[in-house]
Amino acid sequence: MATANREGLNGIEEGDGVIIVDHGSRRKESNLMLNEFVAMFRERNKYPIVEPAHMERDCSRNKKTVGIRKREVGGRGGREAGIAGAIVSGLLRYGRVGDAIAYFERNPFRSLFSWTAVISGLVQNGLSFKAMKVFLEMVQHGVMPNAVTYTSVIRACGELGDFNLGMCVLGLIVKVGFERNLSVSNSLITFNLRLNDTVSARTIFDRMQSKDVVSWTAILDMYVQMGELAEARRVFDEMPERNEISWSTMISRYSQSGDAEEAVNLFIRMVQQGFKPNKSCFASVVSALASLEASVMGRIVHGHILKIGMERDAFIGSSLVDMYCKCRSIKEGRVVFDSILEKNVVCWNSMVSGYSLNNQHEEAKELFGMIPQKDNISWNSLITGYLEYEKFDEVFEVFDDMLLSGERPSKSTFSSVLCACASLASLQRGKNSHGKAIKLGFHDDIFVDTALLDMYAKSGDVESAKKIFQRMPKRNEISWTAIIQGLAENGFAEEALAVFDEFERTMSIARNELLILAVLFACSHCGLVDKGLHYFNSMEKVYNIQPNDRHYTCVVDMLSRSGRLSEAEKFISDMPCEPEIQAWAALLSGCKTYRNERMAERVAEKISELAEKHPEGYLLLSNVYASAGRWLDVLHMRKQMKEKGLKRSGGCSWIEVRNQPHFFYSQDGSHNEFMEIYGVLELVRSEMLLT
DNA sequence: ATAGGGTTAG
Repeated sequence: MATANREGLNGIEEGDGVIIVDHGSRRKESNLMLNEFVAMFRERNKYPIVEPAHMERDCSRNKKTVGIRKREVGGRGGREAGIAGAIVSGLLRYGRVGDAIAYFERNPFRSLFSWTAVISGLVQNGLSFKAMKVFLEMVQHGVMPNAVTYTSVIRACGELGDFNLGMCVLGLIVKVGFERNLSVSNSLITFNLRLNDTVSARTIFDRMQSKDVVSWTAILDMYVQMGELAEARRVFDEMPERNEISWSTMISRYSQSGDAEEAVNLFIRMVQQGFKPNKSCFASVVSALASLEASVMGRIVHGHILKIGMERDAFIGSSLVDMYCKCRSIKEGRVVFDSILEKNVVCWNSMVSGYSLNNQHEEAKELFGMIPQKDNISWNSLITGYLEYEKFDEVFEVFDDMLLSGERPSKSTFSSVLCACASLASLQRGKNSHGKAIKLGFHDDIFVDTALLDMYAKSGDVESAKKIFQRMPKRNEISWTAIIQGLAENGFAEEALAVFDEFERTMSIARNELLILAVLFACSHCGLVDKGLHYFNSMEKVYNIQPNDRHYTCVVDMLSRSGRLSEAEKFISDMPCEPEIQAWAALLSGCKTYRNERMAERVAEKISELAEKHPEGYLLLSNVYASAGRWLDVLHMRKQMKEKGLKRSGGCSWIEVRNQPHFFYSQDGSHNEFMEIYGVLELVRSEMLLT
C-alpha cells in the first residue's frame, strides 16, 4: 500500500472483487516432498549406490527387494507387468489420464515399465506435480528408476521450475551413476535452460562425451534464450545431423521472435531437402503465415495439411483458424474451427480473437460464453478486441467480469486495461487499476509499469509518471519513449529532451521510429527548431531509421509553429512521400498564427483537394474558417461534409465525476445540465473580474 | 517407456 501512495494512488477501493490466488498449499506440499528426498539420501542401505555397469541387471534385481510385490506378481509377473505398462501408456497417449491412473492403481503388476509409463504420461499431459508424487511413491516402493524414468522426472522438475526438487533428483542421479547417460544429460540441459541457467546448460553440453541430434537441438535453444538468434542459426547450420525436430525448432524460434519471413523460408528449404514436416512444424509455419497475412501460401499449406489428414487436429486447427482470421476470411476460419474434433481452449481462443479483432464483438462474446474451460487468454482476447475498436466501456465491463469470475488478470490484461484508461485520460479508473495491479503483485513488471506510466502521463499526472519511471528496475525502449512523449505532451519539452540525452548516454538499445518521433515532438514544442532539424537529418545516418510520414509532419509542425513558413512550405513540397493531411493542417495553422493570408489560401486549396480522399480535411478547414470569422465558408464546408456523409465528430472535452464521464461538444447545449454549468461558470467569471 | 520441436492474447 505504501508503494501505491508514493505513486499518487490514494488507497485502493475495498470490495472491488479482487481475488488473490493462493499458491501456498502447493508450496507446502513441495517442501514435504523435498524432505522425503533428503531422507532418501540419508538411508544409504535402503537405496544403495549401484555401479553404472550393473545398472541393467539392477533393474530386474530390484523386483526381488520388493518382497510383497513379488508374491502378487507371481511367476509370469514380468510379462503381465509389461502388458500393464503398455495399457497404461496406451491410455495416456490418448490423454485419458484419469483412466490410466485408475488402471495403474488397481493393477498389482507395477513394474519399472508401468511406473515409468505413468510418470512420463503425466509429464506429457502437463501434470508434472502429480508425476513427481508418483516418482516418490515408486522409489518408496523400492522400485529402482532407470535412465528413462529420470529423463521424464527431470523434465517434470523443469516444467515445475523447481530448482530444489531438480537438485534432489540430480543428487539421486549422481548417486546411482546416471549422470553420464546421454538421454539424462540431454534432459538436464533443458532443465537448466528452463531455470535460466545457460552457463550450466553449456557446461553439461561441453562435458558430454557423445552428443546426438537431441543435444544439438537443445543447445540451439540456449542461444535463442540468450537472445542470440543468429548464433542459434549458426549452430543449426553446422549441426552434424538434423531431423524434423531440429528443423521444426528453428522454424518455430524464428516465428516466435517475429521473423516470420525467415520461418517460412526455412520451411520451404526443409521441404525441398526431403524432410516431412510433422504436426508441430505445420502449426509453426501456419502461425508464421498468419502474422504475414499470407493467405495464398496459407491456402497451399492448408492443402498439404488436408492431404495428410491433420486438419482436425487441435494444434494445427488453432493456427489455421488464426491464419484465416488474420487474413480477414473469418467464415473460412469458422469452417476450420467447426471441423476440429477435440477442441482445446486454444482453439476457442483463436476463434474468439478472430471475431474480436475483426470488429465482430457480438459473435466473439457469444462464442466466449460457450468456452467450456476459459483461461486467461480467453478473457484477454475479448478485451483486446474491444480495445482495438475503442470500445472502452466494454473493456472495463469485461475486466470486471473477469475479476468476479475469479480469473487472475495477467500483465497483458493490465496493459490493455491501462491503455483503455490512458485513451480515456481517466485518472480515476487508472488509479483504480493501478491498485488492483499492486494487489495482484504486478508492481515490478516492465510491461505493466510502462503501461502505468503512459496512463499517468496521458491523464496529465506527470509527477506520478515520473515516479514510476524512476523506480523501474529495468526499462526498455518503449518505457523511454513513453516518458519522453509524456513529458513533451504535458509541456515539459526541455525535460523530455534531457531524458533523451540521458538515454543516449546510458543505453545501448536500438532507437526506434516512435522514440525519434517523441524527440521531434519535444523539440517542436519547446521551439528548438534547429535541434529538431538536426535530429531529423541524422535519423538515417546515426540511427539507421527511415523517416516516415509522421516524422515529416512533425517537422512541418515544428517549422510552422516557429513562423518559418516558407521553409515549411518548401519542406512539404520536397517530401519524398505523400504528405499526411495533418502536415498541411499544421502549416495552415502556422499561416493563421503568423497572419500569412496568401499562403493560407494556397494551403487551404490543397487541403480541399485532399479532402476528396480524406474527408477529415473539411473539418479542419471549417474550424480554420470559423476562427477567422468566415462564416459563409464554414457553412460551405459543413454542407460538403453533409454531402459526403461525414458526421460531425469534431472537438470534444470531457471530465470524469464519480466514475461518470461528462462530455462537452463544441456545439453548445449538448450536456443536459448545461444551463446550470454555464450559470456557475458565469458566476466564477464575474468573481474573477471583481478581484 | 525417453530426452529436443507445436497453436491463441500482448
